[in-house]
Amino acid sequence: MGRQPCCEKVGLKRGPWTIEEDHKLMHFILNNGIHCWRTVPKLAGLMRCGKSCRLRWINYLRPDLKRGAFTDMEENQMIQLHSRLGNRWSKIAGHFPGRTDNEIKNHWNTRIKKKLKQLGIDPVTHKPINNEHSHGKCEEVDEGHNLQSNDNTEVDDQEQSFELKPQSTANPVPKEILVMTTQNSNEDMPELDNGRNTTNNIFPSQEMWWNINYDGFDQNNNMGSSSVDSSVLNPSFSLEDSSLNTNNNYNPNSVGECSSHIQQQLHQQNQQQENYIYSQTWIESNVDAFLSWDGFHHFEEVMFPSFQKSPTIN
DNA sequence: AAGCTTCGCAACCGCAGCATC
DNA sequence: TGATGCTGCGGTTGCGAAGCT
Repeated sequence: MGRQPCCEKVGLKRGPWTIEEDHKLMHFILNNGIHCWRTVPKLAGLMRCGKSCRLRWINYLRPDLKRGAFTDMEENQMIQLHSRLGNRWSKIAGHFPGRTDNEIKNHWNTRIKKKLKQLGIDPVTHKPINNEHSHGKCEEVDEGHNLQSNDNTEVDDQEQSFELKPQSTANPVPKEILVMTTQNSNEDMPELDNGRNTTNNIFPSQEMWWNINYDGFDQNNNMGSSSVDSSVLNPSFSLEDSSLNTNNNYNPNSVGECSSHIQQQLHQQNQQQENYIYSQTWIESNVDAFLSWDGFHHFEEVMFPSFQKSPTIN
């Protein structure tokens, strides 16, 4: 007798999530928290398995997700971490607040691998590729050395001697970048202070936004690398109607704003065009800095249905 | 413009680890 | 102490977008 499947697969929906499903899941989690993923879809009214809900939340809906391209600094740090940790993506992701293991894994496989190969570095062993044996055989090298350096389970906290040495020495990677610590990660959002004001400005109504307070975040909004998993995966939400914040100040303890109440605010359509223009401008200039819950994709569709798909603004 | 190929990413799958009974 | 259930992880797949011919 084998293991039972994680869920009753018959009749369950698969494939890409719809906006409605996202809203249902988000609304449910924000109101109820996460106790048991298996029960989440039933209680939330979703025809998905719990595993799928979990994945969707972690990789896409979590309010503290950081979106946007990886910076050079992040890439270098990723290479450094990979040389120490191997393909343990969740551990690597723990050093990048707001990034998911899936995102990092994808980025590694699609970008960094190629980048390293172009530099003549084996992305698995992090050592220079021996040209005699590797000409045009990078893939074979990959598979042949699969996880060769990754099976050391004791390397987590060890600083192995690793230095990125591109064959082309024109632009060697400064060592200070390679040994960058996770504390620097928040430097990727240097505009936070500025963003506070503009963040508030683009929101048609203060009361539509809820602040989400997580345990595990300190006042500077830093997530310790060791606390990422527990705080994110077992969030303790403190739902707080932000209208109670009588001023418009950004709450530094809130990790993100979500749009669970968006639909209740649709009557404010008289502000749509103005806000749309403002938000478009703001998003374009601040998207990397914003606590980028990707609901902005849907944000436009829900908030400004009559202006979807990049209206021409003269 | 149409067809083909490549790329990037979201989502799925199966397994391992851990907790509970 | 083994069976069972749930969660998390890493590998893989599928599909849409972008690029190329």
